[in-house]
Amino acid sequence: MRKASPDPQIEARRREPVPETVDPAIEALVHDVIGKVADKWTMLILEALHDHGTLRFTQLGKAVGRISQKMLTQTLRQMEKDGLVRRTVHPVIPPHVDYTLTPLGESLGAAFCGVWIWAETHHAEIQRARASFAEREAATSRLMASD
Amino acid sequence: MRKASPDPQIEARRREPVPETVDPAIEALVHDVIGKVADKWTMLILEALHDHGTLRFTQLGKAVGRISQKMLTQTLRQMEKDGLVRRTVHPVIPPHVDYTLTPLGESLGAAFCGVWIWAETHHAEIQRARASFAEREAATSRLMASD
DNA sequence: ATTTATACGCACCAAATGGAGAGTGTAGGA
DNA sequence: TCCTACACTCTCCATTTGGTGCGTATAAAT
Repeated sequence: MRKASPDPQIEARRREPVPETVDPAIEALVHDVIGKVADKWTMLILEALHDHGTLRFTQLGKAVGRISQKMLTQTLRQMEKDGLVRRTVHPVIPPHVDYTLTPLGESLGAAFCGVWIWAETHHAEIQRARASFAEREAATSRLMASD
Repeated sequence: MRKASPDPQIEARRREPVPETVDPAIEALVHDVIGKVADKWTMLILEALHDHGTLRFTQLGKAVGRISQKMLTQTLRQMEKDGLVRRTVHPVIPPHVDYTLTPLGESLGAAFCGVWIWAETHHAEIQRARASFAEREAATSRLMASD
């Protein structure tokens, strides 16, 4: 059942190089930014602040869901470094700290909006895709077993 | 210089609960999807396939940049499970495997488009923000030292 | 006098992530 | 006859991530 004869179409694509479209320097920068930003906690905090406007530390933690204080602090610091959030300390006792998005963070939140909407729209499809993948996998292993 | 008297505005926000806006069940689902998808390699592979259409394994690796074979395989498998990519095996020797986005993956790529554009537009701002954060940090530590 | 509330910092530990390098199977070319 | 191409898989190892629990300062409430 093995097809070992070379398909001419495939053969044609054999030594075809990777088509380049954009400047590699820009690519590197964008990849770096994506690397920093494409993090679960960053995205979730971004969403929470985008939705609620201004939140305090513990409120933010509850809004995000199951995040540890450590990760919350860590991610917020990184986001502050990147200029995405503004941290306001009110020198009262007990301490009171407010977090809010900067215009830059706000614009990123807006850019991510499409992704939230996608997730809300398509999560059912993903679940179906997973089920059918599991199905195919099971079928394959049945084939292997009867080999 | 410490202001310990309670600010009435802050006091008012003291026991204010986190404002809830959406159904927590939907939230949980979306967070789950985001958790799966908000991964550096997933986003980069998604971008590469969105740009180039169909790519083979090694081409894809080069298009993404510095990714190890292990991560490439692993991430592709996950994306296949989630129904984002279609994997086509041509039974020839040497092996030939094509990867392409499914309609679902294509729609996610479109949703992420806004984020690529954001990254391209704002990476200079991020770098400036980082510099000014470092500046402020240095100023703070100078203050601490002269304390 | 004791507790509570807040926003952390720190130390320790487990688990996940990710990279490097070697191995695999086989047809066709040097 | 040996080498190369391709798309992996596997093992070993280092780094990173993330959680838990404890400590802290201090005013107000009990």
